[in-house]
Amino acid sequence: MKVSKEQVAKHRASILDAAGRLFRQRGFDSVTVAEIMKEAGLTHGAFYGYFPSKEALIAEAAEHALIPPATRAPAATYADNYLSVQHRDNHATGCVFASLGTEAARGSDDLRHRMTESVRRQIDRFAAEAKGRTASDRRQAAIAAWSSMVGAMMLARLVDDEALSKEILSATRASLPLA
Amino acid sequence: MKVSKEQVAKHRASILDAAGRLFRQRGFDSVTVAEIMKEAGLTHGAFYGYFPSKEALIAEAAEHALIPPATRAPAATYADNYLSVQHRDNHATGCVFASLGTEAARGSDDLRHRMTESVRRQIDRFAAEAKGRTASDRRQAAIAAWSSMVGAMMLARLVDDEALSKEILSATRASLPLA
DNA sequence: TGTACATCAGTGAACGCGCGTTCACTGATGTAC
DNA sequence: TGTACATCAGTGAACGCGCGTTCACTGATGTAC
Repeated sequence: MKVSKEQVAKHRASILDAAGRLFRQRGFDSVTVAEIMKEAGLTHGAFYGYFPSKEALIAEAAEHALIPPATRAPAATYADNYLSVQHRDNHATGCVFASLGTEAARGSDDLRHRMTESVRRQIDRFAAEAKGRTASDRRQAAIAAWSSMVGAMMLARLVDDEALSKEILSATRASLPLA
Repeated sequence: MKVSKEQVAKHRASILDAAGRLFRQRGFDSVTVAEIMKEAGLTHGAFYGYFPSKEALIAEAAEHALIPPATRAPAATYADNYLSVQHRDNHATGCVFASLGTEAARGSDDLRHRMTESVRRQIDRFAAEAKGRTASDRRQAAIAAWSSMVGAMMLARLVDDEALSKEILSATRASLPLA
């Protein structure tokens, strides 16, 4: 049954949303195409009308999930939110690097390229508000800040001890070289 | 064909070594039991004489790969080696957190528990040589240091731009709160 | 020390299942007149 | 504006494949005498 052009656009967005959520919750490999389509309210057969392969969806869904929120909060506020228990417990809508980073490093060139651009944007953004006398010092601080945030969130989620997990988040927050 | 007790011990070690290498190179999901056994010089049928399931192997292989090297280098030297291009390019024998961290966070309780203990050991080790006046300051610095190292290695491997990758490693190294 | 036999590690074919992907078909959309 | 028809998004059965796992069998090990 054919469907209107607006519906097609909505369906595409639903697929990307569902994929973004499911991938971040359970990883690229253990989420199936059928599951994503069901979550998007369609059947699996329709998938190949939207994307040429699961691999292509992975790259697009990651990009979709990477798009920075419109709210341009100060870096310090961003860091508070990032290193929060809420973010830690909310994989589905959280940072793609913290939920899929090690898998993405083995992903397609396309996926890696899109994530690289996001790393660049994040570094540039932090550099504007990082500690340091010279621009190069601030850039260095921005890179260090982003590395620790991503690493800390990954470790906080991995660890099976709530106290240690919280300690990782707060110690990292306190050490961040952000103004 | 039966095999001597020493051979059994050697085979078990070979399986764990092969699994540790392959998992770090390609991830838990995309490495098959048959592939690991072949790499260990056996056929896949023998696997279940050694481990009850692939999941159990994952936990044991990770633990095996986590065992700290006998050389107790100073933290600063450890950091130099960790944040090197050699480590970045050598997934097979490198840090388990940097290669499998995000997948491990979704792994079995057993796996997560063993990795948690490793995080604790790493923090304790760094705390002895971290910057800070009080013990609590040093512990905070140790946590921040370990988070940035893991995060930086993950990002350095993910990024598809050699210059940016090296910059992530060196900027993180320079910012480490280690004495 | 030598021999007979029970044990059991390893082999490789086979099983069952779930996955990504394909395809013939359906029926609503939207265009041509 | 109304009608006939071509288009094409979506359905669901089916395909082929590779995976984790099982199992009957093999033959070297190592023990009992």
